[in-house]
Amino acid sequence: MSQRKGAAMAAVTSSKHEEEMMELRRGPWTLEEDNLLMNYIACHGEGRWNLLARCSGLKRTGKSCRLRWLNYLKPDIKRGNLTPEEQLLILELHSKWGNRWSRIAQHLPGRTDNEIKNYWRTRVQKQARQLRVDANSAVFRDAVRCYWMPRLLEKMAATSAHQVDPAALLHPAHLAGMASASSPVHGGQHDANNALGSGGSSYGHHHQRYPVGPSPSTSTSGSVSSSTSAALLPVPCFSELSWVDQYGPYADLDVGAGGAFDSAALGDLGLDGLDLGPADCDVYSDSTLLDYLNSTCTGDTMMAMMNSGGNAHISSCGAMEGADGDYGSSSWRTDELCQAAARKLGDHQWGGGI
DNA sequence: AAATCCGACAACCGCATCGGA
DNA sequence: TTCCGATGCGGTTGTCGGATT
Repeated sequence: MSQRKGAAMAAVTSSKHEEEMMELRRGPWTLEEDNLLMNYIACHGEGRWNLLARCSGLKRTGKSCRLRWLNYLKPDIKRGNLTPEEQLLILELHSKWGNRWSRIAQHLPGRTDNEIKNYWRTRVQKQARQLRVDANSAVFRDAVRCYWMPRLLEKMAATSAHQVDPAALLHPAHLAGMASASSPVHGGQHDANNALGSGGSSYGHHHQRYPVGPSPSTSTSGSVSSSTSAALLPVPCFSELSWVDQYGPYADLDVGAGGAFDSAALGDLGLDGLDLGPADCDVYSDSTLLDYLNSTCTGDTMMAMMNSGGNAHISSCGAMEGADGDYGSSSWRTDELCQAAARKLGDHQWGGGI
């Protein structure tokens, strides 16, 4: 083929291609397009998307058709807010697999990789940004475990019709069970609200907005009753976290699931000057945890709190939120708190000596 | 009331992988 | 073995509606 002829043919091909491109529709799908796509799939089944795009009368690419079907039209797509269980599972699986959205989605029946990805980017990464840490960093991952997951578990326990042992919920075996469940993780009736959505976020522009309310397991007074405290969850086994390897001595500070800080153990750590006994909830509520974090709390103390099970801490967070009547609203409500905590933890990590 | 900002989701794009010819 | 089309995946952008100023 001569160069000239080749060029001419290329030009023809190009203009033809452009013509096709000109005809292709982009942007939001219309009802008519959806109907066309659904009808075609009802007759011919899924797959062969390019053929579908050509034969269905849709002026869309095969890719676009596939995406529309998988992310929106497919009958088993689950709608509504992600349940606390699902959020918990996403957090857990993401910590294991990273941004393997489709793999994560396989373990959340009815949820798409796109939805999970958006959730991560809009909710989770937002928190990371506010904490000024990388969402994939160990610091953030651990913060998620220490603050966020307990909140979700608390919510699960609060919304469940049955008695739930929050600690058991976070047990690896339970998570594995959730991940491998073939049936939907949760029914729509429990989509009450989103533990860290922005004030009971909506799902899509056309979906129901759910109300949020104060957590039943928190107290506005700041003190936490023993029964409430029992309903609170221990921070997920912190000794499993990477930091514990780094800060070996703290790993030994296991004061049990009761969550009260063990002053003797703290004394062993040279932290005996700190009043971290069970009454700490009151201490925190008097001055607020934020003040505490910003003033006297050290990174070491933070570590000790977490290793202890951190119930007092979590309770305090709850108390603060309850006092504001803002529990369940966006961004851990205590953005500042989390930032302060992250700073302390960061100080500990950097100062504590890698 | 209008303008602007921001959050959330839908959709697109580019690249990687797979499987058949 | 190579090529090529189909499909899958993850990052990014566009759009819309509610919130805020």
